[in-house]
Amino acid sequence: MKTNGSNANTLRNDNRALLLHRIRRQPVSRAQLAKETGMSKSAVTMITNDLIAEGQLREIGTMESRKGRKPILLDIVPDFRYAVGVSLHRKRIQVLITNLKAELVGCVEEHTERFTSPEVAVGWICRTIRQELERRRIPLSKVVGIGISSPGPLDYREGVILTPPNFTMFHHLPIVSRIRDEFPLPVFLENNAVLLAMAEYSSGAIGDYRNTLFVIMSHGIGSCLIREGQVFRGSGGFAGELGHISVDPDGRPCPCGNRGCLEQYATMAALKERFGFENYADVVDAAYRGEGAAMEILEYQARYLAAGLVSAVNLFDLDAIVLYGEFNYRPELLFSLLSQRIHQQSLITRVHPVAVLPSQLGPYADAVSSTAVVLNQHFSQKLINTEAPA
Amino acid sequence: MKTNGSNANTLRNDNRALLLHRIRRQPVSRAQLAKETGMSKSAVTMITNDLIAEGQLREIGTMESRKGRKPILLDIVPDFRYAVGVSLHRKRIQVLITNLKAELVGCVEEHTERFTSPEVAVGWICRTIRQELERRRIPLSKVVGIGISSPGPLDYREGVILTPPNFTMFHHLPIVSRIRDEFPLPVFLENNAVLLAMAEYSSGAIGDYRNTLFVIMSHGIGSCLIREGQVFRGSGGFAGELGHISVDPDGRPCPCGNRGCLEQYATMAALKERFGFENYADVVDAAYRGEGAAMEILEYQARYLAAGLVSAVNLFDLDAIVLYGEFNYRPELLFSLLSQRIHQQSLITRVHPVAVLPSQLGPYADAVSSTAVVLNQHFSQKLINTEAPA
DNA sequence: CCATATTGTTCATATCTTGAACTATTAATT
DNA sequence: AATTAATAGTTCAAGATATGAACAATATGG
Repeated sequence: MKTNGSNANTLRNDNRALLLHRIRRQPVSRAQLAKETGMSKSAVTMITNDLIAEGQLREIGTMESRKGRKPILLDIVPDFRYAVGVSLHRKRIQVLITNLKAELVGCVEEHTERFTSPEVAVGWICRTIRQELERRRIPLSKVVGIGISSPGPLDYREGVILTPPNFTMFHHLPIVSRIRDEFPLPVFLENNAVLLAMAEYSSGAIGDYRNTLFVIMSHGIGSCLIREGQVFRGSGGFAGELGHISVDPDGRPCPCGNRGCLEQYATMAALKERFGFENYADVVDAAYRGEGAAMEILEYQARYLAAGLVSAVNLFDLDAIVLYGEFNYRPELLFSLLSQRIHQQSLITRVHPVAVLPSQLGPYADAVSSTAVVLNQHFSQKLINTEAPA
Repeated sequence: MKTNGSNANTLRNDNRALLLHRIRRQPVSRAQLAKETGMSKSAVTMITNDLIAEGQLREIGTMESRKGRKPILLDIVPDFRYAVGVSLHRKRIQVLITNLKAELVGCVEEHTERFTSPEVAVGWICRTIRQELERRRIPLSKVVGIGISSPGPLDYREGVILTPPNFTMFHHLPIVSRIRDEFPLPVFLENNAVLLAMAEYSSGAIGDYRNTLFVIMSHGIGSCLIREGQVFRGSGGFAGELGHISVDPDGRPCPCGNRGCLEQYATMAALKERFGFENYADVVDAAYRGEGAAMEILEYQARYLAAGLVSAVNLFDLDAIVLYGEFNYRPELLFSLLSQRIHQQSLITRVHPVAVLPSQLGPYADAVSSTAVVLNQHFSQKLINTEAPA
């Protein structure tokens, strides 16, 4: 809940942020901004002209119109500021720079195994950030923040990586404070599910759905709810543990303490162990050709996945589910099986549909998404840079 | 997401609403308000004095202080405005009036079966509202709105009751528009789970928890998530269908299309059918005396309930669960069984605790809560009454 | 009685948005 | 080619609001 009073300053900043936010989504004219926000034309003119003078915004030409003066489109200046991303994976660590449009400006990668301790890794990360910025002549004052993407669980408030499986080297590492010691910038730690969901929201399959569960399938099964453009975190940032929804109360025990958790059935590893195939793509191809054995595998997978997703649908009242991960090879068949089952097994589908969609994120999304929080923060920030233009 | 620009008016209204909201929670001095909201003392003085002049606020005496001038406590004027509530139940319909402090001013009740059609019922409701207001000399201009509480599912946006089981007479009744035709007031339709959760939040067990699931057990099992004081509705207002979380994929089929839904096991009716007891209180008493058969019933109940709740914990990352309904007779035993199971079976409890608590709502809560939305709306409304005092 | 601390008020000032009038630009019409 | 009408964008005085500093009002305690 909002607990702070407003005044002329916050008023101005709110309106600035509102306009920037809208322009960021898509270039738009001043008149249109006035219409959409309900602000007066004069206010829009004043604020946008300030932003242009500061170098944050620019005019990018006119649009067709049926009559009257042509509207002048306004757009973000992509290189007004930059964001740094650090992407921690079990196999590799990436350091990257993007501009304000989340376009990749530079990226350096190293194998995780090459680091003998977290200190060495953090040292390399900081050194690399500095080098890459210098190489591109980007002063620190032009960097809006550093985003760190890591497997969960983690404490995003304190900026500490907790105990992600197969990631022991980084357990309990207070990575945010370590990096903040080196850089006087906002530093954010987020788990990769949240970041990928944000990226999907900005540019992918989530679109205008209001209440979408973004599901990530890899070693485990994680998810992140995006509700009206906002991440739902839960009380400690651990919401969305879809992999530990029990789909069989008498099923095999899970390290989490429960029995029959979804992760024990529907991950790639679980499927391979149970059905003994090598290559998932071959299975899918066979299923498309109508081979019964392959079809059985997909149906098994769909049955368990649907069981978990129906719980999520019933609790979150979703209008869309986006799946990201290893199962996106010719996904239509699996997705239609899933969609059918979810439709049959949940009450809500009698009132409104629940779309089941594959992710539209590209192969580099997991790296680039590490800057998503930084950019979101920048564009919704109360106090956007009011220094003179560089 | 906020899409409207702000100006001097909205600024003022936001600040007014912020102060009223805070004062509503607990009487407080101007100085304290300034501290908590970050507003200047002058602004607080101006706004509160306006509110006092309008008759919304009053000074209710001073507080002790260690040194210096004693702070003057400000409080809502309870009878500045009133709210009307309509509480629809399967057995009875209640029409009631509360003041701004949600204190009952008057209540009239009728058996549902006495109404031969929805038209007759709506007619009686409207007539009764008018009568009760007249009797107490409350003009319509002093009524801030009408809240209608109904079993779900319903379309809260359109104000239509959909298809609640055992409630066929009211199916598809556009009750909000019917009542709005008679009264030029804001009319809200909400399901009773949401309203009870709001009531629990304002005055009960939820307190300072940030992410609490309020669970209602009666014919079915419903729930409502309260997140940072806000109701989580989902995309169509159907979030929280805890009763249709499957706790046994091969269990008995449920009318919802799924199998093994929690409702099939953990409601009072299901328990009675399975174990053949008459009086739940007797069972609980026996369990406290250590009788094995009774204990078995409680453990059965706890096992299934916990299975459903663990799913909710894993998806919502709850920090508390509040149970309301038929099982609140000597609840400590059941609750400790539940708490144990939830602790064992969910990952999140390794990071932070999840409290399991009985509701603190009194017996009249379900009636009075029907005005909760109206009052919440009134106190967070953008345009709070600026007419001259009556 | 005086020093000190805290609450609450007053008023000139600064900042912001607004709304009306105005300029700029374009397509359609005559 | 001139005119009309519509739309986009700008300017500026007016109006509303919160602020901050000075001040008034209480209260405690030595």
